[in-house]
Amino acid sequence: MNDGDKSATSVNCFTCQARGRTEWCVLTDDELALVDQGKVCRQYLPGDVIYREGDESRGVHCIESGLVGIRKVDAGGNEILLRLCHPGDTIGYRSFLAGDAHNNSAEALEQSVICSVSGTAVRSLLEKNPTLGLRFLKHAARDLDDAEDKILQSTASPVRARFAHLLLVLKDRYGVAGDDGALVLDLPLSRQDMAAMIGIRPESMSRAIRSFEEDDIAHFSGRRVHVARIEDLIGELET
Amino acid sequence: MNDGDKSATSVNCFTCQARGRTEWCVLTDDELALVDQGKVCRQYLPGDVIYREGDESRGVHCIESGLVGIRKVDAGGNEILLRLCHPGDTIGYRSFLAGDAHNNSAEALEQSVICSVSGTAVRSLLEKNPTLGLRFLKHAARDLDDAEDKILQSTASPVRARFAHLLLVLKDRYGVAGDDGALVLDLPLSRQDMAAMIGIRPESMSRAIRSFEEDDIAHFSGRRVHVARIEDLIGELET
DNA sequence: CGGCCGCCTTGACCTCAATCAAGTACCTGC
DNA sequence: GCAGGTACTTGATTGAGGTCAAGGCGGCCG
Repeated sequence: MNDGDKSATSVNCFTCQARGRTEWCVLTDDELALVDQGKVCRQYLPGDVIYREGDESRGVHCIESGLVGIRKVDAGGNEILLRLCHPGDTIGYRSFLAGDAHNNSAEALEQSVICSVSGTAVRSLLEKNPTLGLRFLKHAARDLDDAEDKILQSTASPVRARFAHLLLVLKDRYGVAGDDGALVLDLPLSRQDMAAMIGIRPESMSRAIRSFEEDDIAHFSGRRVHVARIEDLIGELET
Repeated sequence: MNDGDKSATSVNCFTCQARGRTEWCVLTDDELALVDQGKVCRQYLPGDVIYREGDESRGVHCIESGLVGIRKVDAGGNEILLRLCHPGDTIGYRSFLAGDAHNNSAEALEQSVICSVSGTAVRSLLEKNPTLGLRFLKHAARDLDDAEDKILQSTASPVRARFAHLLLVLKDRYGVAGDDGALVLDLPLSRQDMAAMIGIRPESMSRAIRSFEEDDIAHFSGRRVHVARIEDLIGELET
């Protein structure tokens, strides 16, 4: 069953646990069967690359489980982590639609199972079922929105504000609400990757953490974060 | 004919000069008639606002002529110019699709004629003609691409590099190629707006210009720019 | 066990762009 | 013409964050 360790694993679209959260959920059973046939699933370990900047697009990838980071590097070797993608998200659709090479890289941040759907299957589905295109369109609109927020943030806000914002975003998915407005976060990211998410150096991330500790805004031990008063975090967003 | 100066002007979709460049060109005549009926056209003067951050989305807007800037401000009153939109571009589609309020503002930068297509018309067209959705999807994918480039740039590159990049982007639309690699640009933007495009203060833009002058990379007089060797500009992109 | 290698932290220093404060050029209306 | 406003420039100063260099801590493997 798991003979070839990092090789193809067999996942069924019909029983996929992420199915309800994907764009694909608008498909009929017949159409879903088309996806099921046109896909290859693989398990990736942390650090494994799903696709790399410059690769030709050969379809789209659907995350069944795990966590994926979208990275991008500039000419000067500077790297940032554009966004995190979770089970149910479809990645690589931009280059697929534009019909050109990937302009960013996707890397597994946790052990992940990812299904790659062939370009021909996607193309014929888009023709068959217009609703699918609309779902992708909405998704793209949301991504665009996030991206534009990030542009504004990265030019206008100081590090503390960006870091506070990052923690508040991560809260929605990784936060466990304690009583009386307290909050516990189990981060899925290394310090380095958090730094890359807000476009700063690891050293600056260290200092940001210390400065939050000193001001008693949040307390960090490993990847666990305790926030006594969320309002304090929100207060940091200004400026 | 032009009695109400800034009021409705009558523009016909079938004879619209920007038609060939729009997403709408995939429509049949019948469908285009639907757009034609469901739209209101207006002339805007420089500085006029087409829609404002926070406004409810009531459809999409198609630029027939002129130049439009998409602006966004953050909590601290900081403002940036996200992108420029030209004749044929459709704006405001993000909030329309997401079904929520505008999260950025659109402002005419030159005298412009803009047609506003009602939400109901767009919705029924998207249902009727799936290709239209795909066209918008591609457009969104391209915008997303640009936005992600900008994120990387704004965190990783110094001002000179960002400014050089801006000039190179503007070249494609506003540049007149001279002989032997020389280049003349007639910018459509004030210094302030150029500063806002790369997320810096006007003072810094002034200094960036001066520094390019001193290094003999480009010469500025008013909104006209002379670049003797484009390679020099490209050389500035590194780091 | 000891050595190596990432990841993280810390300190000292420096640089680039924001900020503050004037001053100039140009346009419009009185 | 002059007054006022806006866009732009310039200089002096400051500070946030990058860079460089060093050291701590934990995991893994020989």
